[in-house]
Amino acid sequence: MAKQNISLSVIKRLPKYYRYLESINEKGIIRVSSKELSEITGLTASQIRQDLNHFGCFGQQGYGYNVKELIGELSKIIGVGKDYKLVLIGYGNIGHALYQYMSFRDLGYEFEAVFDKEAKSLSDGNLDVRDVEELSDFLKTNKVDIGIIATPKQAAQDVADILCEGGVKGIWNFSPVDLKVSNGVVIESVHLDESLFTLTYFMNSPEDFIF
Amino acid sequence: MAKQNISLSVIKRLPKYYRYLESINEKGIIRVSSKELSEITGLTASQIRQDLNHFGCFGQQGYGYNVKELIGELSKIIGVGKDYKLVLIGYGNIGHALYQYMSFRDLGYEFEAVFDKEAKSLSDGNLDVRDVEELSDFLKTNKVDIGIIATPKQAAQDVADILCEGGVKGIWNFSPVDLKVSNGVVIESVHLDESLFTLTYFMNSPEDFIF
DNA sequence: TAGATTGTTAATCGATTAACAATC
DNA sequence: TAGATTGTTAATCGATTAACAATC
Repeated sequence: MAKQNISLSVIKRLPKYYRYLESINEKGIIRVSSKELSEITGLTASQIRQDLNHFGCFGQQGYGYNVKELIGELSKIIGVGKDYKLVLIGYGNIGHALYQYMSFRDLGYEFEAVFDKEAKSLSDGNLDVRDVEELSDFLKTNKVDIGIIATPKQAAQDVADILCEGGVKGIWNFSPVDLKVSNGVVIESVHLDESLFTLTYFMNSPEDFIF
Repeated sequence: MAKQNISLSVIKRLPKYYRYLESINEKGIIRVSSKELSEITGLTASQIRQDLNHFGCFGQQGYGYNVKELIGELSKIIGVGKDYKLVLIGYGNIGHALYQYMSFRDLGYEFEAVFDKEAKSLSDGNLDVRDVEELSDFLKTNKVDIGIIATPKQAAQDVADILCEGGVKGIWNFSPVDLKVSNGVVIESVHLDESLFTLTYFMNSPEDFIF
């Protein structure tokens, strides 16, 4: 029951389960079996049961899973619904989009401050963009959980170092580099370039479909 | 030598190889061994050689790989450097960021048109945003390779259907749904919500590191 | 030639799927 | 109770790693 050695493959599927369960719940459906989940997610029923059983026995023989209950368990496992304090570094196109993207705020993610190298020119009436030089000091006096890196790649590792030094627990990285971090800081990267290249690979290799 | 049954795991690593090789090349380095690549990528030398050998024999015993040559081969395999015609649907925060993001244009990706439900209010002097109602007709008279979906989730599947019908070869999806597509259209999704949830999972499970 | 490093086969490891007893 | 569906073990499948002969 105590979770240990849970593979990355399993963990990456948890948010997907969560998402599908939320949409099932919105439809007012009360219970769901692994077989039904299998049909809508495209994963096997066996895998779904295996995955969930890494974390506990959430179902009931002959019945399936209570949707609301399972959402609750997954929320706890993933850590959705907690309050997270964010800082955003890099207020260019992507940084801007992430800052505006309200879905995350509704979930409890809150921006404490925004930093950029060109702070002056980016600030306006609605937002005070700070100079990235101030980041280190800011982290000394403010508890921050997650740093979002949306800088050019040249700056990314330096920013990551400051964030780690400043005690963040996680880094959400949008720059196209693999960051090195210290003392248990968690990295999650969104590599848009790699995603696009994967798409073009398949577009150029029609005979190679695995699906 | 003929590529077949190449697993998704292998394919997902190709853009990473490409990225690292580009940065090696920028440093003026001429040759690289799988052992050296192993050290900078964190993958095993054995895996790197395995992966590359799915596509051909690009190395030389006792020497390693010629950096420029290998970049050339990977470009061909991935399909980087070709011209791709894009349409963007959804000109909100994320759509806006993607449209502005110049890196892709430099690589040969070119926006043919941008669509949104609120086309009128989004157009300005620099960009003519079209009403999404016109998408279907546009695709009839313009060859488009890739459709980028950056709409709210409620609209995503409908847009995907129109894109498939209109003959695009690939869809780059940023909405938080898994799209169903027909006749060999390739889907690549960037699920920001899942990425963020994966991050928070690990932040809440410090004892569970696999790395 | 000697040293280095590939390409490739074999061994290991891990993840997925199948099967079924337990039980609601 | 009978039917359904879980939790869990065992079997299969696939991916990664190790090893080494081939060869530059």
